[in-house]
Amino acid sequence: MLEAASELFAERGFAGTTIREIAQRAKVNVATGHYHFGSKLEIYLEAVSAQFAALDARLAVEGAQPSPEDLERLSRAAIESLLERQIRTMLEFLIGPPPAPHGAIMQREMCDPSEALPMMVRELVLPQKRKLRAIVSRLAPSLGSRELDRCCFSMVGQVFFFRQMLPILPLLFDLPALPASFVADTADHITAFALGGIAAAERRAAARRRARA
Amino acid sequence: MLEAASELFAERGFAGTTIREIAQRAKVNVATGHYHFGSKLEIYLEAVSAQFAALDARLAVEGAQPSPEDLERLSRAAIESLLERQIRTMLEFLIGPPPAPHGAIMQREMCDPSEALPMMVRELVLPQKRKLRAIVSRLAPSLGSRELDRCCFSMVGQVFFFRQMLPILPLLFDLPALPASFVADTADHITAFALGGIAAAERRAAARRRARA
DNA sequence: GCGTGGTTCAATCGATCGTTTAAAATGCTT
DNA sequence: AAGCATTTTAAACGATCGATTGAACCACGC
Repeated sequence: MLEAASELFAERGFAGTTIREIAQRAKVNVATGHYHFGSKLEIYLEAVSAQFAALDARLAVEGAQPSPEDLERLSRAAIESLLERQIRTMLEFLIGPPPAPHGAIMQREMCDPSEALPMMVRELVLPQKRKLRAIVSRLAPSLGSRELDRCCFSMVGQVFFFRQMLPILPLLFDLPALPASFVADTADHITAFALGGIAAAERRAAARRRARA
Repeated sequence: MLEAASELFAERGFAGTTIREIAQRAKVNVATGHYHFGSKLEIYLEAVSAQFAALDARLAVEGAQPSPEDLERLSRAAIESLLERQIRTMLEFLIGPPPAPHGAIMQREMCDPSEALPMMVRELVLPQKRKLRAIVSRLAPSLGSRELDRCCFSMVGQVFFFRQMLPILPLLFDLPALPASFVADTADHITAFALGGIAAAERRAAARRRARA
């Protein structure tokens, strides 16, 4: 039932989904939801919570990252490929395959924040950001904390944007449909673009540091 | 009335807004909307259309851009400052000040595309993308059409992301509130980051071109 | 076999949704 | 001022919403 709820909430949003639709898809009675959860809002919160708990486990396995000490020992090329993997993981999380409700639900929470948003940020966004920060700080050691944040934002922003633009990407790229290699191509581009951006930020920070000295 | 409708649709979305709320805010009868427009969907489409028509005029004045020939003659520094102005314009359009319904409505259209989305893309996104492309192609002449598109995406994506993350930005940056200089700071960072990214893409494209020769 | 606690069901509740109706109000021409 | 078309209004329509009810159902210990 929570699965059916997740799909529908992702597809049509909270206000656009009725508990009757959920019950129909889950093949149960409309009253079952109220019996177990209490209200529509609680169904939503439970569905999202379950959805992201399952995801958390998956990401923990796939996204295993070297410890800070190991990170110190890695070559620049290794760090860069780590960055690419991280970006690709985020892209796959948001876009798929397989197509999952996470991306859409998160996008909707940005429009209409509910009680679920802080949980999603805490459990998912911040950990991923922390990983990204560790990588970026190795590539650009001169960056201050605020600048590191902004660089991470610039990368995650690109990833999210592709998710957000999914419905009109063919329209924008003037293509009939997205190619199968879309995620790989996009991860490749974002990584290259970001590496250039990070290098530029590093140069700027180093120059500022020299000017201050 | 269309103004009240725009605000509410931006605030609560199409499914979350009732025509009674609209009528109340506009201080008219609920039937007035149906008399003039026919249905709730038509009210929405008209409101969005009017909203973006007004914006179009504003952006046409503010975003005046040199012709392609003029662009050829400009120095690199001038091109770069043009890029920063373009990025700042997009940020202000989406985030404000003043806080306008455009950004939120567009974000919602990405979740639930309606008949209004193609219009918004055609009238607003594509023209802005064209401008950006002209600037980027001056900065990175070796880039192919697809790569140019991707670089534009990487920039617009960052801009949109800051809009999308608005409700949780303080949470992410660990700040009580956003500073007054937020838009300016962000435009500055995105421009610097993007210039680095564009330079990296240019180097990659040039290297590929040499390898092919 | 029978009662008991937990669960599901069809049926229904009042509220609210988008929409319609017909009368009242308004503006404009003559 | 009268006549007519346009606009606004209060009231109501059927449909559907989230939520509730009480009976039916099921598994289990005795």
